[in-house]
Amino acid sequence: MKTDEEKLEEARNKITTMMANTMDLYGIPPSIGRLYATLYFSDGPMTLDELKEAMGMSKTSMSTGVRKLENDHFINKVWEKGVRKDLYEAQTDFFKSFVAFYCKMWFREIELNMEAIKKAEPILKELTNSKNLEVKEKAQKDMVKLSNAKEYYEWLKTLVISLENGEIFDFIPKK
Amino acid sequence: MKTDEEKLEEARNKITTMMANTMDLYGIPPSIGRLYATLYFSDGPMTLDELKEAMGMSKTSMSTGVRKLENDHFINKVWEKGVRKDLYEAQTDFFKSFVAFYCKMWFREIELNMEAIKKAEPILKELTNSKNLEVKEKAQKDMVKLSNAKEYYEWLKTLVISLENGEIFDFIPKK
DNA sequence: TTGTTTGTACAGTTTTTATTGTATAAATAG
DNA sequence: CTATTTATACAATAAAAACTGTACAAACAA
Repeated sequence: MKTDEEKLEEARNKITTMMANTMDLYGIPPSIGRLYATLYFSDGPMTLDELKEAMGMSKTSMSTGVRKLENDHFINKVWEKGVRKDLYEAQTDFFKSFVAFYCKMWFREIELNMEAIKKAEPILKELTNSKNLEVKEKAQKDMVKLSNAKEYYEWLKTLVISLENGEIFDFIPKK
Repeated sequence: MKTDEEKLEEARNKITTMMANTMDLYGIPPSIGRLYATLYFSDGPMTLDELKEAMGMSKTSMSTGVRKLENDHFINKVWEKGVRKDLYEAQTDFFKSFVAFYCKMWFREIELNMEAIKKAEPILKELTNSKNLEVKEKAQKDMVKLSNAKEYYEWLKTLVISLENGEIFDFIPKK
């Protein structure tokens, strides 16, 4: 017969394991996914030393882990009066994590793409007048591809904006 | 003075490098990102042997690479009359890639989550009657957290559906 | 049928990423 | 000011992932 403590642990373990798996989809290694789950179930913010204790891992790993999680907006650093150590708490509002994570990622993608296109397009444009007919044709085709890419990234930018200003929730309400 | 062929190569390289970087955000290693770019700029579908030649990598790597890219909906396997080898072409419609990629990923995430919650919730519910007051209180708090998670995943499911049926493009038009 | 071609499984290797322990700088306490 | 505490930089190690060559099974050709 299991104690109630053990049952609670069992229930939390099911969620923790799932979180470690799903965060893997976001480029977070499983161990750091479990670190997130630890914060998710914690009653309050935790210090690096408490996390180290809870996870049975080195403090260095906790330090790099929380930095990654904070960077991806899955956790926040918080401040508490009289507490000298850094404190971290899970972002339990998944809507906020979603918005912050994808806005950042997609914005970066858009930026990199537009930058590369801005460099490549003038070269291709020039080549559409090439004496070399094979190059000329390829350049023309490439221009079309880049034009399509730009259209997509314009759309993605609009999506990012609607996430940032919350208008997406007019279209797909939170219930 | 550069030849026009070299200029074309230069322009394509800028895009290729960018693609290798951005596909990294999607869990695709840079070399496989360049593999995608090779198909993206190719005039037509390519075989594993042609890719091997173009990339200067082993055929085995090409085989595993295209499998990953196909699985993530960045490329398609195509069939051509009289050609015995497998042929692959890039999905140049980024809208389609976006929809297919995120529908699959988010669907999987929703599924895993709902499954874990379905297992954990009954245990927690039982514990809300625990004699152990500390456990009882924790179980109650956890129930609230899971309830919020469910709300988010319901929303995400609606988003996936609106991507699948294209209704998202009523809200955010392609232009 | 037999002989080729084609894609991939598998084992071994290289490369990259994750993890740790130690050392140290910055911040705080006394 | 000096002591201590705290987080992290850094180098070393462990683990995971990417990549290759070989071997082989399935598909096709003759």
